[in-house]
Amino acid sequence: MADVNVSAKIAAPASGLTERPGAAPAPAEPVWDIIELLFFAYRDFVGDPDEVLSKLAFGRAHHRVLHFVNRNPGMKVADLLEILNITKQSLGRVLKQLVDQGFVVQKEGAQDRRQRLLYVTPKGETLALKLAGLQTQRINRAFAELGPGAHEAARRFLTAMIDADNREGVLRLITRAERATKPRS
Amino acid sequence: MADVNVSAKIAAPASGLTERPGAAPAPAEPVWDIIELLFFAYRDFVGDPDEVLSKLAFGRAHHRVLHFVNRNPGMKVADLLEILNITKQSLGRVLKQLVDQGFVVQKEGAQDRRQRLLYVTPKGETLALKLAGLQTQRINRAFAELGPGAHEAARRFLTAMIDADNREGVLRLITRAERATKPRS
DNA sequence: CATAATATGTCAACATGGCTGACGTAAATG
DNA sequence: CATTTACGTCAGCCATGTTGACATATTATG
Repeated sequence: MADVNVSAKIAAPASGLTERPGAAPAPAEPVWDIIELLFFAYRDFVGDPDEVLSKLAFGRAHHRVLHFVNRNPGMKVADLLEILNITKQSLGRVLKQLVDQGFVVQKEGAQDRRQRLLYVTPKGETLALKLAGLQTQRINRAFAELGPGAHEAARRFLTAMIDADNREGVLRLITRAERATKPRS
Repeated sequence: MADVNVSAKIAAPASGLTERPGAAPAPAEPVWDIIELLFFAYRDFVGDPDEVLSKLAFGRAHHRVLHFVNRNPGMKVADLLEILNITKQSLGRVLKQLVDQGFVVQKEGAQDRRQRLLYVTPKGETLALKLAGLQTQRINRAFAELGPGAHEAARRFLTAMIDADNREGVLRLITRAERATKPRS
């Protein structure tokens, strides 16, 4: 189970079950361990923030919005919609709550005054960092257990799991946000 | 950003922001890349099955139930509730649909006839394997990109991300399922 | 300049999948 | 026999996603 050589099979579609020659071309054996570990790891990963958020009557939707606005100050509503891949109506609800409660502000675009550029307030940044801090604790605990190279290995694995189409865009987003958020330190 | 030595900071709670001595004890710098990569990787990872499921008027809830029943034939309803960590009312809805449409069957327990042990039908197994096959394609594509050792590295990382309390239970679950599902090949 | 396109907001209605609370029934257990 | 357990069900609420239609301000264009 551990060292199956699968690299030759990955082009095959998965549908059949047995290995009758002439039928469906041998699906790769499901990688059950990774499938299930991803489920449980992600569950716990988002579970930490959930507890904090529930005390504020916020949910994961608020977390996602707050996170990306914090990471990309001055982003357009349209950009956020594209990242989150939800409708503006869905975004509107949670965004309105975040604005009403003073976690996020919208400023008219300088060049294009139709735009409502999004920024976190100090209050919003504090919350965003608190939530990121919880997740960071978990991640760093894992890295500490695993020894050096774990961060790089995790980054490479997760990156390779992203749709090849989006991958560049996601990496650009992360890099751009790195630039936009870091200078405040 | 790449090689910050964080292992000395992980015990510190994250709340403050600056490094005033005497105040909150220096939160670890958020590991933004992993936080965001996990978000996007998981999104794509569950996105593949979602497309197939939507054609059957099923959602992720059905997927999770079908997955774990397929992996743990004969499991009790109570076990499934514990794994999914939802209420029996929530489970009831999706389970009923899966049963009504012939993907899952319930059999009276042999020793304890109160139990309704869960099994996938051949139809259910086919669907479960189709969905797992999609996710396996993505995983194996990633592993192929990353070279040897990627599977082991991913497993170790994901395992370390799970709550220490549950970790043993999860690993036992995966191992037990491995035993229960494999012998049919 | 008039018109079209764009960025955003909003109203209404609906679906999914969580939740709580209450209650029922059959079977096991003390 | 009384209680507990395993499970099912009814009723209703909430969060967060959806579609469709429409309004408003601003920019872009023929």
